[in-house]
Formats: sequence, structure tokens, C-alpha cells
Amino acid sequence: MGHPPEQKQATHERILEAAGTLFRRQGFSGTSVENVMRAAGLTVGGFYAHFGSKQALLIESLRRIMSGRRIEWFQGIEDLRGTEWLSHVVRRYLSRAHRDGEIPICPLPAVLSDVVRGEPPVKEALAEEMGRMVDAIAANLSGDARASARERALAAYALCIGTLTLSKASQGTPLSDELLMAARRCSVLLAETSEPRT
Amino acid sequence: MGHPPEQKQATHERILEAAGTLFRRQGFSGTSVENVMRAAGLTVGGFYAHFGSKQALLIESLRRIMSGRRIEWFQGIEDLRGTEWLSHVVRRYLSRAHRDGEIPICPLPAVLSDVVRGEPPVKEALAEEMGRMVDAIAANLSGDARASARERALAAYALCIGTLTLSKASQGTPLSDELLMAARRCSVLLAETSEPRT
DNA sequence: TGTACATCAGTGAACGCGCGTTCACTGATGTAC
DNA sequence: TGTACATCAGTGAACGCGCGTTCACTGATGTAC
Repeated sequence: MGHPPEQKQATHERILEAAGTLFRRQGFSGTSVENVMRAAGLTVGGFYAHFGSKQALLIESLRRIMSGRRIEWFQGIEDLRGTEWLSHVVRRYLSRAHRDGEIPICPLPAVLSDVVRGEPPVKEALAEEMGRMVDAIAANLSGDARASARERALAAYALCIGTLTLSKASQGTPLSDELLMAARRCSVLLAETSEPRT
Repeated sequence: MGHPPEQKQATHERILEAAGTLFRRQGFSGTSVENVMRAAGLTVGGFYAHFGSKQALLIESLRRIMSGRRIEWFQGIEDLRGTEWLSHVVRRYLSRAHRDGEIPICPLPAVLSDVVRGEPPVKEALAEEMGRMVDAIAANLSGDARASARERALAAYALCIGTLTLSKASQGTPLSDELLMAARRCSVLLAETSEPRT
């Protein structure tokens, strides 16, 4: 039956890997199918043996990147909870290194606007991955009368994405650093409860 | 000396107006110079009598929109301060109507990724307008040992932009509404101080 | 074991299209006398 | 007041280019006998 299927899967993976890097660096509309394929060591035409369209690549790429990083963000702080736990996660995410890295770890700053203008399937994929992330954050927070753990998790997530995106969008100005530092300090306010459960 | 200069300025304004609408709806890379000019009732070629490049249009457009809306967001609540004031501003900004409006009021969800990938002058223009917005927010908040008024203002701003952008990026899913509601409730946490000054 | 054949991942040229920018031009408006 | 001229905002065709997608093909790999 021709080629071994595991080789095709390896190529599929390579394309996904290349797309992930380029999307995070230049966004979706800033990346061409040809560039993705060249970065994967292939030629344009072969792309459609692996993906139905450029949009399908975005969906699969988003799922892959976001579910892959989800575990990383929370590693090594399993013994913490509440403000302390969130403070560590936020400090990890909102670092200067993360903002300045040539290949960003989080795809959202570069890709979010493309998703905003995108088709429903893309939004659904993002929402699913985002939902899992928020679940994981909420599990480490507690709530009180002012806001539930889940509400705090949603806000903390939005604060992180918003801060990093604005920080990148103002990179090179004093405001860019200010944003990172302010969000780090204020993240604690989101996790503090009047009656801590521990 | 040919045409009256005030007519040229009126045309300039019309192009800026058309660009503002299209940028907010489809972003920067999703909008072509030809579409802007057609929306302004003109033809492509005339564009370069008014703007040096498409990027120059983005810069002027961002400045115009952001400084124009800045006043609107804070109108009618001059008698409030602190948590109450912020709660009103956030409720106004993070409404379903604002998310669903066919012509968005805030350009950032559609345009942010373009700015992230953009040249320094674009980032500087955004930073300047953002700075003024943050100043205006900080003036209505107070700080304590945990975070200063300015830090709280920066975080509140990032929370708003992040939430609206993520809400739009997940429009049509339950998470989209959840994000808006959570950020509305949690914004209060950012403004609360241990020793209120009023 | 050896030969003929089928499969299909990947190639590379081509498709139609929209993009940002340039430029020779037109024609309405104002100035000079 | 009337005529000739200068200005320049706006026109519209053209430029070179990169895009997403299609498709006839090639050639390595596996199967059948």
C-alpha cells in the first residue's frame, strides 16, 4: 500500500511544528502556506495531502500548542495554592524573557486578532483550549462572596493574555515593562479571599 | 493656489473615518487601501496625497480613535471614585452589546496582533494613547501597600482589553459570555484598598 | 527469489486574485492682470 | 468684468509581487504472484 503511514504522520508533525513557530512569530495572516512548508523542508503542493485548508492548519496548530503548553505552565508548583500559586504562574507567564523571546511561547498575542476575524470553527477550537486552561487555574483558587474561584480564574487568564499582548504591542516603550510588573503585583488581588480555605 | 485647503482636510477626515470603521471591523491586515478609499467615496490613487503609507494611516487612525473614545468612556460618572467608578467603567466596556456590535467601538481586539507584528512607530503611537488612558483610570483609583493606584489602573486596563479580545475570539461559545461576566465582577477586586481614602 | 504492478506522499508549475504603491493625467478652483 | 494661467486634489491604469489552492507528474515503497 505504498508509503508507510508512520512516515506521513511524522511529516504531518513536522508541518505542525513549523506552523507553530511561524504563527507564534508572525501570526496567521502574516504566515504563508509556502513559508510553512519550506520551514518544514517540503514544497507547497504537498500541503493539501495533510490539511484541508490553511484554516484547518490554524485549528490543529492552536490545539496542539495550547494543550502542549498547558502542563508546562503549572509544573513544579503543585504544592502551592491560592495567591501563592497564582503569583508563581503569573510571574512565569509575564516575564520579560517571555515577552522578548524570538519565538514566543504563547501564540495568542500574534494570533488573537486573526481568531477574532476568523470563522466559528477557529473560535470553537480556541474556546475549548481556553476552557481547559481556565479549569486548571480555577482548581487552584478559592472563592468568596465577591467572586467565585472560576470567575477569578477567568479574570486572571484574561489579565495575563491582555497584559502580555499589550506589552508586546508597546514593546520598546516604558509602558511595556510597567504593564508586566503591574499585572504581576495585581494578580494577587484577584486570588485573595476574605475567608481563605487552607 | 488651486483647491481650498479646508476641503482637503475634510477629505482627509473622511478617509480617516472610513479607515477607523474598517480597521475596527476587519483589522489592519484585513483592510486594503482600496477598500478604505472606496468607503470614503474616492479612488485608490488619491490616498498618497493624504498619507505617506498604509502604516501612517494606521498610526493616525489609532491616535484618532483612541483619543476620541477616551472621553466617552468616563462620561457621566464624574461623581464616583474607586471600586464604584471602576465598576461602572468596566460594565460599560465589557457589555455584550459592545462585543457584538457590527462596528466595534474599541479597535484593539481587531488590530492588536497587527501592532504586535508592527514597526516601532506604530507601537509608540499605541503606547502613548494607552498611557493617557491609564493615567485617566489611575486618577480615579487609590492604592495601598499591595499595589499602587497606577499599578491597579494598568492591570484594570489590561484586564478589559484581554477580556474583550478573548470574548470576541470565542464568540458563539459559552465561554465568551462567562469571560465578560467574570471580569465585571473581578474588576472590583483590583480597585479595593485596605484603607480607602474617601 | 524475482518481476510486474498499484499506491500515494511529495513535487513544482500554474491558476486567478488582491495587494501597496506609482504615475501620467484631468479638471475644478483660485490668482494675476 | 473678462481672460489666460498655475495649482493640486483626485482619477484610473499599471507596476511587481505574494497569496491560497489545484493538478498532472514522479518516484520510492509495498503487495501479488
